[in-house]
Amino acid sequence: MALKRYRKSLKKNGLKITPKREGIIGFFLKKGYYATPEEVWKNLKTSFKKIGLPTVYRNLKQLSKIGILTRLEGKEDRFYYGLCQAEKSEEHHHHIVCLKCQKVSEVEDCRFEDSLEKIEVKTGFKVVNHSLQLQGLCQQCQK
Amino acid sequence: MALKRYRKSLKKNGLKITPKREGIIGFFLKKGYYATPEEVWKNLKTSFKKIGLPTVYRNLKQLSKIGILTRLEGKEDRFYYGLCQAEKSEEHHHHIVCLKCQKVSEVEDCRFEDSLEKIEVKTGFKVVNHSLQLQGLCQQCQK
DNA sequence: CTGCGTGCAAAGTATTTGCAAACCG
DNA sequence: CGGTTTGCAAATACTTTGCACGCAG
Repeated sequence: MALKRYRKSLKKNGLKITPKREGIIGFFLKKGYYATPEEVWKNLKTSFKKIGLPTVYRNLKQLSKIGILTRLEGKEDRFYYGLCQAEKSEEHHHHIVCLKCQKVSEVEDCRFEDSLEKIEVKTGFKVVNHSLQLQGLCQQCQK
Repeated sequence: MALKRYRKSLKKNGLKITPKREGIIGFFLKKGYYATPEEVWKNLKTSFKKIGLPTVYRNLKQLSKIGILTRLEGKEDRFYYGLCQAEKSEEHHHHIVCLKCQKVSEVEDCRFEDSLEKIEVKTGFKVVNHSLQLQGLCQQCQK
């Protein structure tokens, strides 16, 4: 069960394992797409009688900080969250979001390091970090 | 004068050339860094007696749509805007932002196309567009 | 039991909208 | 002139905070 990995990650980062947190992770595991805080909240309200939107916000932020989730910029001017697969959550990786169905996939091996060097030479900047955001159409939606 | 190019771009996109718009573009030309809507507004208030924050928001959005500006995600959870150099504003390019002084530079030739293909094969997605956001230290701030 | 986590209410902040007046072309 | 653009006020998100209670470890 995938939840197990995330529990470990929580523990390692000094966060407690609570039903709400597991609910949030479970939601993303089930959904496989990215979602707004509100969407997460609405969904969790079906399984928890009492759950506040602030709790969702707080947890999304915390889970992002420790690499379980990632924050993406969506089509609307809002932030969306998506799950990082546990195996990779500590490695450098990027995400691609489907423009039609909002499905998120991970991209390993960004293989961009050589280009970075060129950029440094050209711009004179020292690149500290980079984030790549991809949009496209998933296999399903290409049909 | 660089403003001239932007005027052309405005016209081409059916937007009128107004003092406020020129003021906004001029601000970015002078500043060379990215800025929040509020910062733009505060600055313009020194040259225009009357200018509303909504006007700034409206124009930032419009100017971004036609490629004169670009919207970046900054350190705080807010959006920042920066100028796209006119020559490139219709070409594909990326930006690198200095973590210390917020200076923005452009990165041409993202030379990423070959990697994109690999990503398509691996994920099954058809990549429609991608945006790369770089953060680093500019020459000045490396010292 | 000890401190982190949560619910609730309330506050903040960023951003947008509606509409009349002003302005560009 | 005719349709944009703007100012102002007000509304609307979205997100965070404070605090008392509750639960995980």
